[in-house]
Amino acid sequence: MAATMHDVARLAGVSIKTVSNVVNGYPYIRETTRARVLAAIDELDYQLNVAARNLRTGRTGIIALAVPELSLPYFAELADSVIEAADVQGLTVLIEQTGSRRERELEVLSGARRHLTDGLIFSPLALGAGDEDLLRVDFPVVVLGERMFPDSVDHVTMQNVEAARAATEHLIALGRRRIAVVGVHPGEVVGSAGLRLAGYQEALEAAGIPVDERLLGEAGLWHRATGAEAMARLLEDGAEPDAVFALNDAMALGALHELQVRGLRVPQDVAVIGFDAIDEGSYSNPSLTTVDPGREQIASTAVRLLIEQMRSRPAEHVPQRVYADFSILERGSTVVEAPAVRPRVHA
Amino acid sequence: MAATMHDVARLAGVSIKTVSNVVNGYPYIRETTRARVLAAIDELDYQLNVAARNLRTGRTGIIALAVPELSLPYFAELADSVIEAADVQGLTVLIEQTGSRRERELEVLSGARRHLTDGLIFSPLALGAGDEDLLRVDFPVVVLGERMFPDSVDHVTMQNVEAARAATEHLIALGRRRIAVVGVHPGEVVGSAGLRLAGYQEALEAAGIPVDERLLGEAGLWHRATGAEAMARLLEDGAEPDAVFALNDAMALGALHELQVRGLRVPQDVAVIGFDAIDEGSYSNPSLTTVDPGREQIASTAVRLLIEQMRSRPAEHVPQRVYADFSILERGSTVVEAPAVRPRVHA
DNA sequence: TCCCCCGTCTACAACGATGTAGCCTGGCAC
DNA sequence: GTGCCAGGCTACATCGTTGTAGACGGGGGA
Repeated sequence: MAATMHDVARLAGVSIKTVSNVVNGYPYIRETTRARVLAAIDELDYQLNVAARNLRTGRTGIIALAVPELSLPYFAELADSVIEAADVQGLTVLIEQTGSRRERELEVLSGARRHLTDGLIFSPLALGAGDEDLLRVDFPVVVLGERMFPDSVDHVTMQNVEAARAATEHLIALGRRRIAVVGVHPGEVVGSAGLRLAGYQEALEAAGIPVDERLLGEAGLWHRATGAEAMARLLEDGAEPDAVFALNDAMALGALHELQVRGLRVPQDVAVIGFDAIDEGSYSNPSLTTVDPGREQIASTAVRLLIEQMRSRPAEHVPQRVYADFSILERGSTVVEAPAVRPRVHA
Repeated sequence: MAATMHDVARLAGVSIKTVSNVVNGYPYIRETTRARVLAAIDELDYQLNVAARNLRTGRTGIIALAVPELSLPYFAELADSVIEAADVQGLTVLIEQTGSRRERELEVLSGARRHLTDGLIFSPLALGAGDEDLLRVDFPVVVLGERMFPDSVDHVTMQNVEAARAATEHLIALGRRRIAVVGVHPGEVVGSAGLRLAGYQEALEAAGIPVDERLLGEAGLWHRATGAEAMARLLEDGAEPDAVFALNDAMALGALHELQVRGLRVPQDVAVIGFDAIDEGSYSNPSLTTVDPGREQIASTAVRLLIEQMRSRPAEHVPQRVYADFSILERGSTVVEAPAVRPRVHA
């Protein structure tokens, strides 16, 4: 069927290895030889067989990205960024969805696809405290997010505590005092939920506002739907918030929706701030104030660290922890936007 | 480093081929032998080297999914569905982002990754009329969407014309007469834009409403931002619409945002309907009426057809065209929702 | 003049699995 | 007792590439 190096070699009148050398850019080849080989490749429409190269070299040119779900916009946008960053480096990305299921996350770390990829960028959700050892694997891994902290592994993360504190301070500066949180994971300490809640508490404390347990809205999965549900519960339980800090944008948008369905005005009655800076938040009504956690920076840093690991002997790589820069994007869900000019309206 | 079949064979005291036979479920193996081999596999923590198997068998267990962009929610959700459907069949999905760039779409069809995958599910945007021949490739392909129609290729698609007609009829039934379209590609006939516009025109015609060119809002890329821009242009050019049919949900949400920023009430002043039924539309304010084009059905059908192609000789596979079922999801952007009970509000 | 080195190229053996062919053993029919 | 067959297993070649070692010819330094 498809042409192999053998066919090219015969047509060009050289050895197979010379074809290989041409393909791989080996320098010591006479120009005339190189031209003949390239002509033969062109004529036969030859394509390198990646599987064979993989077998021989042990490298695949593929890195895996394991995320909970692509239908969560943050992870879709993260995947987009990772694919772009990897493409620049000539790498292909294989996306694994773990569905936040522990068993699938374990599979990713130990699984059969290891031979198919040169490394893994891993954004765990289900694995947690006590699972640190599982990350000590013998292939390149970069961890995203906040779940685990073995120092032996590269780690790219957000400044969760600081950013959450800044988000809360933004609400406090607006005069809000009854600030609800949506997406709390009770008892969690090291995960994103725990850290962001800690930032929230720091800000309240600094402002001398007591923490009211009734304002803490639980939500296991961080979807739009769970954000709406948590918001509904807060309202029905009489928490009477004047602001909401949703621990991610998807929940913030769900909460925003729920507030408006119930006739509450945002931001006048309740201000809402999210976390992630997904594109969607720019187009909600009102648009969503949020924390930009530096997604692109996280993606490109993760790819860079992974490549460094891939290129160095395991022993000589010094694991790093990188914190991306963050910023608060102030939009209409906390600050009343300039009154719009009412345009021509049809009669 | 990692154990190979050779190591397992030595430990179990059998030949390499017997190990291979055990791994592949070959039936004629004594129970005691099988047990010994399995024990050895377990002890050595042996993992099959996929690259080697690929080289030998020519199969990889990977299928490629080529989409324009994961940051477009429809494609993120489609990818999610395809990954799930493929996983059920024991296949891994490699996602390629083409960024709607013609050159990247060509690469996907002819590119080097062919050796890495057993087939391709391809959602083209940039390729168009005249490119039909490019799809006659010698490996399994299933095409999604509306761009090209060679009968020689499997094709899973939406009922674009009918669904768009139904969407427009929904608006007409609500008494709207000046229905703007957002996302028009002037001159296009076979693409999603062309077909959906055709459905729109059919509906107007059937209702005896003349088509007003000024109501056709152009947008090349179908993002939230382009939807908002097209909406702004329509309003500024004095088109005075009383309804908007956005050709996808992302643009619909952009348009919705733009309308509200300008102080227009949705649906009272302008009704909005989208197309795609992305999750996000359930949580906008108001929630978005849209066309559900049967995304899950499309994904699972595409995977099924691809597997059929992979299993049969090229000659004996009869290409099919499958149209997914659609439905209209009526929500708050066209129909005023039941007035919400105003809950306890903080003083 | 001789030797070495450099540029250019080739032969051969691997990478780790699987397909093919065939060996051996025991049981059964004749 | 012989022949045959099926079950259970093995040896070997092979997939298409790349790493290693080394061949070869010509130019420059000793």
